This record gives sequence, C-alpha cells and structure tokens, in this order.
Amino acid sequence: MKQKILVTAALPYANGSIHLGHLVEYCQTDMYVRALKQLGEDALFICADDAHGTPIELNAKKQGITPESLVTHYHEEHIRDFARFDVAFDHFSLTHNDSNRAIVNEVYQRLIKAGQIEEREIDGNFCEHDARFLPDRFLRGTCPRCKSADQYGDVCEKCGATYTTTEIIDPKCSLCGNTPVIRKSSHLFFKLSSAENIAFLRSFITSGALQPDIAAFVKNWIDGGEGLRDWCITRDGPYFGFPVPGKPDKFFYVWLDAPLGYVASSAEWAEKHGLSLESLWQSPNTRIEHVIGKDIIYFHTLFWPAVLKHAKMTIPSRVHVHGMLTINGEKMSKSRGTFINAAPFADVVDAQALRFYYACKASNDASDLDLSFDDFVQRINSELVNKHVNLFSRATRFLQSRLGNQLGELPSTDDVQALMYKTVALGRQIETHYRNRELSHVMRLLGDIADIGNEYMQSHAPWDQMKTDPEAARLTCTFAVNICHALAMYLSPVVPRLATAMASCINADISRMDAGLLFALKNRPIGEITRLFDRIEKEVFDTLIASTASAPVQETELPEPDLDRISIDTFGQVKLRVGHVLQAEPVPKSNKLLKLMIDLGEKQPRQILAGIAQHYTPDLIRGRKVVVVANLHPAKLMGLESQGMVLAVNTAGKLIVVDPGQDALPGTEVR
RNA sequence: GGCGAUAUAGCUCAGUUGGCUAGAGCACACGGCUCAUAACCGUGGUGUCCGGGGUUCGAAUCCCUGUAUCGCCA
Repeated sequence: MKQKILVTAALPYANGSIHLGHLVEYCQTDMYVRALKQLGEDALFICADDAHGTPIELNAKKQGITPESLVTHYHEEHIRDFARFDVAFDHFSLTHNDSNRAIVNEVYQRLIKAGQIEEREIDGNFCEHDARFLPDRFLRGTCPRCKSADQYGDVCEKCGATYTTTEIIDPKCSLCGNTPVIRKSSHLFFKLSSAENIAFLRSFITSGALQPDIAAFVKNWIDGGEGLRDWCITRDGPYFGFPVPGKPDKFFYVWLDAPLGYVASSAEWAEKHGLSLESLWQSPNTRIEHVIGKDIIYFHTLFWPAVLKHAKMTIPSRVHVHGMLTINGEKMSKSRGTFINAAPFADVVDAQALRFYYACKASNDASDLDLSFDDFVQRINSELVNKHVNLFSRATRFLQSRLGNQLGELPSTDDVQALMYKTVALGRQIETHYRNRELSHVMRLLGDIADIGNEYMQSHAPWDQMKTDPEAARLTCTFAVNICHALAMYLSPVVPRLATAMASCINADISRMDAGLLFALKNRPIGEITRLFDRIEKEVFDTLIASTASAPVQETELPEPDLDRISIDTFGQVKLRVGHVLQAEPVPKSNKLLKLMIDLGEKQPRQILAGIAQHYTPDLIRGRKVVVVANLHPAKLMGLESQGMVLAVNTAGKLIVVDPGQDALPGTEVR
C-alpha cells in the first residue's frame, strides 16, 4: 500500500483577513502538494481556521456580535481568498466545531491516562471591573528589572526580562486601566519538563524532522537557560474555546485545540472519503508534514510532538519552517501601505503572478522572503511573460498563421536529440527539486528549458525556412511546441490556470508530471490560441498602496492601547523646544503646580505651569534646561495662563523633568 | 538582554563534502533577427566574495573576532 503524505499549513487566525504574508506559506505549500500529486504521490493538503482565544472573544464583543459569527465571517472570507490564489486544500475546516471538540476531549482523556496532566493552583491578576483574569497580553505595568513603564505582563520589550504576571510592578488592566487584584485559580498543566518528555524531545529534534538550523535553535530552548517549563493548557472564563469537561469555567487554551484542528480537519476529510481517522493519524503508513512560519516553532516542535506522543498519534516526520515576508525590504506596515491583504491584491494583479514570484524567491530554509515591487514587476514581465509565455506565443502563432495549425514530426537531427535529452534531464532535476521543496531551483531550471526553445527558434529561423522548405519550419515549431509542453507540465503546480490554458491550446496532457511523457506531440492539430498572460504595469502598486494606506482599518486589531502608531507627519506637528527656566515659584493654593517663566528663544519668556511641585522645589528647577511643547493651545490652570507644557517622565509615580543637557540652547527644536 | 540568521556584480540571488581563471537572471552597452505579447538571439565584468586574524598546499566556503542589517523571544 502506497504511503500517504498528509501535509498541513498553519491555521490562519479567524480574526482578520488573509494577507500577502500568509500567502507565502499557503502558496508554497499548495505548490508542493500539487507537485506531489502530479508526481503520483498520495498527498493530502489539510488546513483549518483557528477560531479560539481571547483576541477573538474581545473583538467580537467590541463589534457587538458573537464570536461564532465573527469566525464564521472570516472563515467564509478566507475560503474565498484562498480560492482566488488557487490554494487548493483537500479540506479546510474550522476549529470551533464538533469534530474538533471531540478530538480535543479524546486527547485530553488520553493525556490524563498517560499521567501527563497535573492540576496546580497559581496566582493570577483578576480585574474586578471586567470580572476576568488577565492573560499576559492584557496586563501592562512596570518591568521589575529595568523599571521601564508600560510593558506587557510577561516580558519587557526594553530589557527583555521575562517574569510572571504577578511580578510586574504597578499592574493595570489594559482593557479598563484599573489595578487588578491577585487571585488564586487552579489550572491544568501538561508535564512538558519531565525527564521523559525532555528525552523524547531531544530525540525528536535530531530525528531529521527539522532543518538543521532550526534543530539547533530548538535545542537552545531545551538545554539553555531556564529549560522547559510545564505547559498550562487551560484558561479561566470568559474565554472563547472548548470547556474542560468537569471543570466549571475552565477552557482549553487555544494552543491545545488549534493544532488538534489538523487532526479534526483530517477526520472530516476521512469521513467524506470513507476512511478511518486512524488510517491517517495512527498509521505508520502515513507521513505527517507540517509547514509553519518561524514565529510558531515553539508550539510545533515541543508541545505538539509531545502531546501527539502521549495521545498515541503519529509524530510528524517533518516540521518545515519558512521565513517571514518583508515588503521592499521591510516588515509589512500599515502606515506605509504595505500591509496588503489578499483580496485587494488579487483585484489588481493576477494572483498567479504572486505564486510565480514566491516560487522564484522561495528557499528551503527559514530565511525571510522579500517582495520588492520593482523586482516583482521585472520578474513577472521578463521571466514569466517574455520568456515562457512569449515562447508559447511565437511557436503556436507561427503554426497557426502559416502552417495550418498542424504539428509535424520532431526533427531527427543529432542536435535535437541532444536537446531532448537535455530537456528530459532538466525535467528530472525539477521533479527532484519539487519533492525537496526547492522551488527557486525549479524556477531556475524552468528558465533553462524555455531558453532551449527560444534559442532553437532563433537559430533555426522558421520564418526563413518557410521561404525554401515549409516542412522544415513545421519541424522547428513542432519541437518548440514540445518544449512548451514541458513548460506547462512543470509550471502547473505554480501557475495552475496558466499551465492548463497552455496545455489545452496544444492539446497536451499535464495531469502527470513525468519527463518520460515529453516529446509526444506530433502529427496532429493544435487548438485555438489565446492570449495567456499580460504584463504588469508598475503603477498598479502605487494605486494598491494608496488604497491600502487610506482604507479605514476594517477589523479591530489586538488591544494595544498604548501602541497606536502615528506617522512621522503627525509627530512633526508637535513642536518641541528647548527651554531655559528663568524663574520658578509656587502657585498659591496648589500643591502640584509651579509657575515657571521659560526662555524659548523668543522675544518674551513664556509663563508655563508645570505639575511638578511635589517633586521639584522652585530652587531645584530654576536655571535648568527643559523640553517644552511649544505649540499647545494656551490653557488656564488655577486662574493662571500656561503657554506650553514641560515634559517629564513618570517613573513609578516619581516625576523626572526631561533634561536636554545644560549645553542645549533655548529655542532649539527637539526632534 | 538572550538566541539565531544574513553580508557575493548597480539590483535580486546561486555557489553541493574547502579545489581550475567566483557564476546566473535583470539592468546597462553594442551587434543580429523580425515568427512572437517591442518579445527573441549573440557579445561585453577592474566583484577589497562585509573588516581583521587563524587553520590549510589551497578559503566565498572551516575556526576566532569585529562591524552592519534583519528576525524571534512561548
């Protein structure tokens, strides 16, 4: 019985639209699976939408809809978007359904049986205002190590310290801003750090399932620093997820049920095809391959194989990690308009062009892939259109316009024999590269095949042959058409619609990828010739970026209340100037305000009130250089006009006036 | 801060276990062709292979170190 290859792509989160970054993974994996199938492998492409977790729950709440209708909305949208990009899953499910619920409960029972689950009581931050425990992301506070303010509940972005949500100083709920209280709550832990599991994971990462550099990377997590911790697999309600049987108000953590979505989606496919789930996930005859981005290595190389092992399911043969997408060399950015969703892209550019481009640039390692607009336009126009499509066009149209649409024999000369041999050899290499996911190598060799056709046309010049020997011209074009057959065959996983159109024009079969089937087109008519692909105008990206940049943000992003990005222009509207404090005196009846006269390099010093009296005496501030917001509307405080604002840092309740240094000249702009 | 990756022609990148004079595409220049979606073919490279040190008969490749850029941090 033939081995089955079950390939998965990571589950997209049903809380937003598919964008070009997602598509790197789905397009590449789709090309890989299509190639496997055409090579005669029994391959399956399985995926699902990831429906659970706090961000979805909160986003739904914000929009006044149920989480179910939110994820259904995105699920339907994702299906439409994937179809436009020819991403052809064998099955695409949603993790919030009964089949996944059944799998999760079953695996939970198996983990308990295997002695891998332990209940422990832990401290958590509970917000009484919102009546909920606050996960890391919904807690902000001051880093206990470097004292940077306004950091996440688990890690400091300034100094990189990691800590627990109970260690952070001055915690605040990022939903309502109130101070949470510490409450105990009991949770279930998967015993990831046991000696047994660590030994297993060590063998897993060296089993060949991971690229070598990824294996080294993961090994650091196991052996380095703090080592592995046990993994908390539950969350307190309210939480959008599956309830834990027998544990009121506890839910399974999304990262437990999401990867099990691979299994549940497989189960749905199996049922549709009259097969058992066991034949897919509990059979040595099935090879499991995951394709993931490097952002989720942790879950797929540690938790996931360990969970599968104790659930007595098949350990992945391969966890293939790819890099992230950058655009014009930088991370995708909403303010630069390069955060491009799938649908608007497909509205202005044939989606196959993106597949072609990604194939050209795809490496087999985890290095990032850059989409440069200039490079994209150049590559599509010069390689796809000028080289491949144009070869097709020149060969077929010559036959059509001058030779009655009829193919002849293949030339029997030695040079043609050699070229056929070379083409078949290139085809064999391409087949190997497809199996190894070396798509950029595929594309390079494909270019070599097109060169053979173009060079042959050029050197044999059928337009000259026509003058003396029309049948010789027919042979020349017949050879070129057979080269086009090779192009269509090997392009078909990458640009399936284009390849199918090419094949049907020349009545060629490309359902199987096999170099042995080439050079079979002779002595028969070719079909109707159509224009296959148009060049891309560089300007489409200008309009795409303009529309993306100006479009209102449709869906709510994860709550990041203090991280709203502004443009450089917005920042430029704030005029910050160096000021010299000439006079300082207390404001009567105020214990917070000081009245300052500040020289901003203008004709008259300005009167500015600063709320720093509890931290600075007049003597302490007088004579110092400060930073002032110079273009604030004047305001009246305690009956006195303030013509600006002095900048100060609030560090754990203590104010420190921002100091530009005594050498700074009054009036100098601060940027 | 920790860990990792990358650095090769104007641009995008190949370069397998160290091994001839370091390659390809694009761009550019010149020449050819006119079937083709102004496409195609040919010719053209003075590249501190990021800097510095080391191992070696021999280093783009291996080791150390420095710099820059990028990524990840449950």
